[in-house]
Amino acid sequence: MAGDALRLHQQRIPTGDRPRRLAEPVLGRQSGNTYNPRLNCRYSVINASGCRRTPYRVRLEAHHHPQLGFPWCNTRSSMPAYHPAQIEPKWQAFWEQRQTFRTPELPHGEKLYVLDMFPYPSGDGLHVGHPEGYTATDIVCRYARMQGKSVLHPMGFDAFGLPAEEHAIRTNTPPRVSTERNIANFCRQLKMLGFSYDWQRQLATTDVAYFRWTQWIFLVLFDTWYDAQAGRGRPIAELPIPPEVAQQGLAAVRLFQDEHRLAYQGEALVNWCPALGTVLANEEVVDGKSERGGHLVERRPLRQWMLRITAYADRLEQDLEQLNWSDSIKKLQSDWIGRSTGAEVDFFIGPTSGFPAWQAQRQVSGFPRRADEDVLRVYTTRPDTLFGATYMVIAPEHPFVERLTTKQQKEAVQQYRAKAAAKSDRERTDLVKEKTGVFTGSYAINPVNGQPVPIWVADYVLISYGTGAIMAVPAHDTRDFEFARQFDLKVIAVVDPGPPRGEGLDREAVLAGESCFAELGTAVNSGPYDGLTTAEFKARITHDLAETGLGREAVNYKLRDWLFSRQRFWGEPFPILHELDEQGQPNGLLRAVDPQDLPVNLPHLDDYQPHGRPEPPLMKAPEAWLYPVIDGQRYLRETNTMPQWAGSCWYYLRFIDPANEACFVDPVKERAWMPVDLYVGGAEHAVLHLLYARFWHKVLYDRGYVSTSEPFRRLVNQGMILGEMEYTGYRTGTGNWVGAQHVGKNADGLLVDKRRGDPVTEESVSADAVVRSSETLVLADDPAIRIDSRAFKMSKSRGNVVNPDQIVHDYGADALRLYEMFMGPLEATKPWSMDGVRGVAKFLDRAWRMIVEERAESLALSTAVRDCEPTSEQNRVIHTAIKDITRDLDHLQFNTAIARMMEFVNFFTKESTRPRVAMESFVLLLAPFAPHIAEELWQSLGHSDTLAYEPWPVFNEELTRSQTIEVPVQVGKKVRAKITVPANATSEQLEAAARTNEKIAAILAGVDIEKVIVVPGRLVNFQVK
RNA sequence: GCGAGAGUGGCGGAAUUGGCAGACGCGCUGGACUUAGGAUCCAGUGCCGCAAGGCGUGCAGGUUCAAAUCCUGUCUCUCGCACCA
Repeated sequence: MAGDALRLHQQRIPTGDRPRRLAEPVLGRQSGNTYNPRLNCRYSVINASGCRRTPYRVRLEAHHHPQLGFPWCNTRSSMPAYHPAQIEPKWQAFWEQRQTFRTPELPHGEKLYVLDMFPYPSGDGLHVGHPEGYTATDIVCRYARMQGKSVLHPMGFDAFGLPAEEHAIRTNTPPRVSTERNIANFCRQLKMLGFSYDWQRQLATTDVAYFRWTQWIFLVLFDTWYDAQAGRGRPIAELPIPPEVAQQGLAAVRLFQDEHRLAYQGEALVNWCPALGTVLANEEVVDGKSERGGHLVERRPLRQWMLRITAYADRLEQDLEQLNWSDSIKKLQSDWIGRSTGAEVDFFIGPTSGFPAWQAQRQVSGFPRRADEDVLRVYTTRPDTLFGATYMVIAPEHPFVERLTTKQQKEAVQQYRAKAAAKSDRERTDLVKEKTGVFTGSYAINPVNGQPVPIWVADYVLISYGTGAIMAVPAHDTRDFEFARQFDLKVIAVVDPGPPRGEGLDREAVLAGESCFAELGTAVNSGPYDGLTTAEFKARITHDLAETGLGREAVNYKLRDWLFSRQRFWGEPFPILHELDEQGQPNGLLRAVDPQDLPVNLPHLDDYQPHGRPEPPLMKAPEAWLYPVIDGQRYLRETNTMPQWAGSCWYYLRFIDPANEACFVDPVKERAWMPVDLYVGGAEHAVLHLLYARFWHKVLYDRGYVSTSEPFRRLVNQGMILGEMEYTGYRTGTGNWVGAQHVGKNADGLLVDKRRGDPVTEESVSADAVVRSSETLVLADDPAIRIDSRAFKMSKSRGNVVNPDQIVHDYGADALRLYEMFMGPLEATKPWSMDGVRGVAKFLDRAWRMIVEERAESLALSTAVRDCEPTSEQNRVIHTAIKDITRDLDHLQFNTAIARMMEFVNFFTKESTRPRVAMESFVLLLAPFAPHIAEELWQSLGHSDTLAYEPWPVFNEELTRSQTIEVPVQVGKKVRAKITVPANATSEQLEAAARTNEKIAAILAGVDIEKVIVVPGRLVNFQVK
């Protein structure tokens, strides 16, 4: 079969037919010339003589050089070692036909579920970053299959999303059309890379049969409330209804239930993006601009669907512990959840004369669940600094602002509020250094000492965190300190830092209120609490506050409830109906679509153009869709759609049972395959997707639909692949080049020549122009100029994007896979290098020629490959290769595994006899990495079936050891000699051998030996006086 | 500012976790193959030095017979977060 393929490319040309040039190309060393004629199948090779030394002749056939732009040909070439373009499609077809990677419904024996983060099928096709993680998981899966495990390795597409929507708006065609086209392209590219997915399980979040179950899970969320006491989600029917609510009738009960569901509607200050015509989640807004497109975002109150993820905050944080994720990702999640403990404290804001009565009243009634009208409630993590609270600040959006503002201050406060509202988040955070605010004119009373404290409005306090109000302790909080400095407010120190421990801490200044100290210390100026340490004080005062009804222990999270609705037309519709009153207006009561009536399909729209109002585009849907009639009753459909995250929250479950029409996943299969054993993807999903998916999973777990509390047991983040290294120098306006050593940034952040102050610009330098001097890279024609080399993110605008199609065309999929794994550690950020690709392509050539007879007319085994016993040295190479590669695979260290294979090939190409068993072991070791060439070689070694399920080679520890080893001998710190000893030499033997070594003996003669350290198998060290 | 990670040849990166620093690959130098080289093969390649030898894992100390690895301090870079009370 392969022979046929090869023969196509072989034609005899008459002996003596001299090669000719068709053109006179001036081919110097073209840097950046990536063209590889060996894989261009438009020329052919013949076997001219059969003599190894005689070069092969190429039949001349002009082909257009894609970069040099003129016809050019090789006049002589070695025979192309192998043709990836022939082999790879052949084996891809083989696997597909035979369904080699079809996964059983249920695992036999040990199971392994390996998941890739499924891609968004963009119109640009696959990026080289995708195959990085996908190759890694593919290697793990192929390796696991050879170890006899049942492997679930699926692929799908996260296909709802804005680009398809934008395309629809541009072209006024349904987004499904472009989405399906993009999916087809992605599939083609993924298959071209030879990944061993079970394609039978392919899914897209946009499939009606898929989002039907996304909607179904939404209904589960809708049907669940969080029982804080039990610490789990329960059916809404089990929600206790307070009697006073029950008395008010059914509608009141339903509203009460709606308030407690995990999916609820709430008036939220949302991020409305006029340019995109939609509301965005906090996570999708970066610096006050939309993450996608960078459009300005404004804050508006709107009624939106929310998911009560905050109810699960504690569990989401605590369960991180049991996961095999990198510490940095865990920490990212943990910070995002942002749990903090402290206390809530009420400051009395009624008339001063009423304070004692209020205090006494509180003593009796205790701390109310909801803050009264006459108090300002604050949250603090440092209740121990309560005595130092010299003023209070409320957020500009705080509901009490108006009440607390006195007549005199009214105008100033109103102006300030208006200004704060107009400010984008970006502006608010940009000027972090400069605090702004305005006095309300009112005072509150500090509950611990009865002192009046002024209440200010300032935008450094956020309405969305804690209670939207703070007690300010300028002596012990840097932000409060800055604010107090700005407005000349009182500073009272209540924490003594103690004797100076490090530099930069002036205890006297702290105690005098001239410096801020935000760490732990000992209490002062705190009445009865003086002398307590911060920790003791915290515990004591929290207890005392609770006793006197003035405060209570409290926990707060940075995490907010998840804004779950979008005003888009390319997303999952909500399976929710609004009840209508007599006038045909929604009456505020909701009805869930009956699960049997799912899916709620997307309606056909005639017109995709946005109207710029924060009203969902699905309001333009046909009447029949918008106003369904059920049981004789007319309803309004919910016209918001779910965010793109929805579909990716549970796709790993659907892969287990993708065709099930009766339920979202069969419980038996779910128990058999879950959890995901290895999940690989980019770090950009460290918080959002991974947090959302865990949240949904926990709800499903609470409701008994899944068997594990966490979905992803092990998570690995692949590093980013940067573009090819670029060289830059600096040039002045007059065109002169300046050495990097003279360039710096001036006060305005501009690049200037530091000597003269002239502005300079960074310019790219062609790699040709760069040469190496002994110390630095320099510009070839001017050794005085240093060049910086740097790699950048791939981007269209920079023009450094590498296209996987091109690499596969030039070097083959195996080379691409191998290169991406060889670049460096999976998790590291690393730059692309075309030369590196050529390097691994060369390795594949060599591996091929190690086994296959390259000179033969048809494919045949190399004559060096024989059925014979390996020599002991060969055995050592074979068995250490197996040992090392196996270990590296277990640790996902693919780069070193490939290095070991290269060593194997380097060794065996020099051997004139290559035992067949060695070659077979090698091919099996290579198979997970470069499966196409491995299958082809396996076939040429005489096997008819795929190697995908061949047992993984085993090594014999005995055979990995060589008989003699070389051991360094040190005198002092220096290695002075190396001795060759039997591998099992004892300490005594080693020392003796070292002493008798000529060189060592000479050095040791006449010196006092203080101590001799011998590490058997490692070294001998003589310590001398 | 806070947090995390990383600094090793000309470059990407190795180093069994304290035991010969620089595996493997790229690049470069020289050679072979009766012209040519972007094929292939061979040799060399951390730096200085003709050599003997010396110096070398950002920098400065420390522990140890022995440090890229452990400790202290410090500098630089990358990535997150960024008024979260």
